[in-house]
Amino acid sequence: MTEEPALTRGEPATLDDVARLAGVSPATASRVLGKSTRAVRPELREKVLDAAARLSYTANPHARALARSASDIVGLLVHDIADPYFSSIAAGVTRVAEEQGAIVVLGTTLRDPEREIEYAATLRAQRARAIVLVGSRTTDPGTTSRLAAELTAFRSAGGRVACVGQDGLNVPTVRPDNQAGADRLARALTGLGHRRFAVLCGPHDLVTARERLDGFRTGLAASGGTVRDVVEGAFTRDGGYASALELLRHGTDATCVFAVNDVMAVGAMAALRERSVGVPEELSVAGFDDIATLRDTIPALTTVRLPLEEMGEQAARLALTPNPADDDEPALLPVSGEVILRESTRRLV
Amino acid sequence: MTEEPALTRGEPATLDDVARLAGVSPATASRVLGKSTRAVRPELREKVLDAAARLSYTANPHARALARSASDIVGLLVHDIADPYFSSIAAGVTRVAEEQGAIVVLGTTLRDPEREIEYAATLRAQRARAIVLVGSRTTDPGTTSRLAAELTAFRSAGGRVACVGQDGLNVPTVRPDNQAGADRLARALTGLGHRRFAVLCGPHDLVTARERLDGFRTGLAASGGTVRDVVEGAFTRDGGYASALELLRHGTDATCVFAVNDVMAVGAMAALRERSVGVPEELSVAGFDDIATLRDTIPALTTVRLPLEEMGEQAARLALTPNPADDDEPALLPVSGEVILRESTRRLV
DNA sequence: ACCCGGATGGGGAGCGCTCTACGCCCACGG
DNA sequence: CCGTGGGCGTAGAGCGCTCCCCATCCGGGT
Repeated sequence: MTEEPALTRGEPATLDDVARLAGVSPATASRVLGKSTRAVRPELREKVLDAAARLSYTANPHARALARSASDIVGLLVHDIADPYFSSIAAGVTRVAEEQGAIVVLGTTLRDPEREIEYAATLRAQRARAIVLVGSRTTDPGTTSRLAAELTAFRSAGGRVACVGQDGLNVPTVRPDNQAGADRLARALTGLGHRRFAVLCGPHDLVTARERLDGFRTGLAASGGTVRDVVEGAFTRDGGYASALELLRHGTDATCVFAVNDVMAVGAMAALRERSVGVPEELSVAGFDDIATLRDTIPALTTVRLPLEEMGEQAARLALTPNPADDDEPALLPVSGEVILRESTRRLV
Repeated sequence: MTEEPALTRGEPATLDDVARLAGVSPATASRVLGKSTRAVRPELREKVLDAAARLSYTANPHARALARSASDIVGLLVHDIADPYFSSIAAGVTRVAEEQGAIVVLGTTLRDPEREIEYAATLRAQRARAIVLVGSRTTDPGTTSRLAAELTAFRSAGGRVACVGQDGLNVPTVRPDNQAGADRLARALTGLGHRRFAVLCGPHDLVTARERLDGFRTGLAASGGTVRDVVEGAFTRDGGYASALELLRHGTDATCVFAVNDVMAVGAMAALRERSVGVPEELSVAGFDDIATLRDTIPALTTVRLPLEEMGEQAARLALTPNPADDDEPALLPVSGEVILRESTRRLV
């Protein structure tokens, strides 16, 4: 009895095994089991399906990828998976990817554009189906254009790309409206009576950081506020912490500090607490993003809410759903942020 | 001039292209570019390297995986990537994986053992190099044994597995000592003067949750404390929130509540705050894990610190570093938790 | 001078799957 | 009754890479 070799061989069954068991040619088996368009007579189809089940056949994805020169891999590139901002978006991306039968390859760039480019190249070599790029672009034209070139190569090989953050890469993008959000936040804060502000603005070469600062300034200009201090720093919790300390060291007459993202704001609040600066009594604090962990921060942080997980889902859909129009004019899904006033910003009398 | 077809063909260069350009056989090129042990004369080696560089050759990983029936993929299976516990561990795993030249495939199980098994099967089909399983096992013998069977199949096909959580899967494991940690926490809390406790214990079928409850009970027994209430609930922030509300609803004479993990504790504190129950004045709260976001929780949460990121790194190393001994007796890296008393637990007079 | 073995290069057979040809069979029209 | 075309099965050529096996070349031992 060598009819079912795969059952005893120990090794996983191959398509040939299935075909043999079903008494058809490998080609027919492939048509039934693979995503072919050609019809197979129901009777044979049954036989093949049955054989596959009996051998608990699973196609070898590498063989498939090689033969079709296309895989089910979708690359997810984030700066730092431990950052709640990215992990929420990642959750959205993985959900959709899994729904669509894609395999998520996670790449961590550690905020290094070079690594981002390398990953893109790796993903191209993998014949990945799509790449989802999460996180702010930088203003460095050199790396940006090299990344763009790499992505172009990837796309011309049939891959798809989506980005959550800024456009400028000429790919479909889920784009939070940082300017408008920060603008509205500024107006809301002046509405509370604040006039003098400090901004913890992150690194100067991060587009997101810049946009938020710009928008904030615009909003203030329109509503009678001014930025008294701007302190640069890392785009992280510790960056916010350090920036706040520096602000304190130099002294400021601001009544409210705006950190361009929530993790920074949270870090800043920690610094203020350490220095016994009451929030919001002595100094109000506002952030941006509304990361999930904010629910448990005290005082509750005023921020601009972005639907992070949903943004991840949308990006995944952009990347996974073919849309011919993208070749001419890449899709742009604007996401607007909602200002949420909470306890970290007080009303000035 | 057809000497460098790949440069103009648009398609990525193949090994044959490189070999042709270098004027050697594909076999030789493979030996230089792949991880072969066979020596190649320096002169030829140079030529090949040069040709590869000129064509910016990158090997097709699928072809490689097919030919060697082994890939560089390492699967990372977590319950929920947006949960800080998992995202910290994931950060550790990805760091090491990237160091070792592996590609991380992220799988989200949504706490469903079935999905975990499915993923393992997929990874086996992928000829993954390793699987890192993160998160508590359940006590369900059915799914556990099916998962174990799948993993055995995976390993006998040459794959490696590591787990962070409990053993019982018979694979190398990074094992936080939940019992001892909870035991010590219990003693520390009785040391503060507490005698009556409530425990938000998570789902009854989660091994981690059980171990912590057990350890806590043991510690109390040895130090004169008692558990007055136990409330089951989801192992999440919202589960903690709901559990705390239920505790309040039923009423309790406990002076301290222990939530078996930090996210639950944080949720519980939110519930208490909403119900105006002062922490720690009216009720003390303790958690377990010391997730990163705890730094910014107020009051600072008493907990048992686990070096999460490091645990991820260790697990990745267990999975990626060949260790023949594992076949007989899988490695077991115990991780002990350090009790950290913070402001959420007060000293009783 | 001859044989032997180590060091290296090349040939070519797969790895498991897809897909293009091509062939067979049958219904149908003229 | 033969020609014709559509439906459906099979043969077989790759996809790009690895690796077994054989051929070649040398230097040294006897």
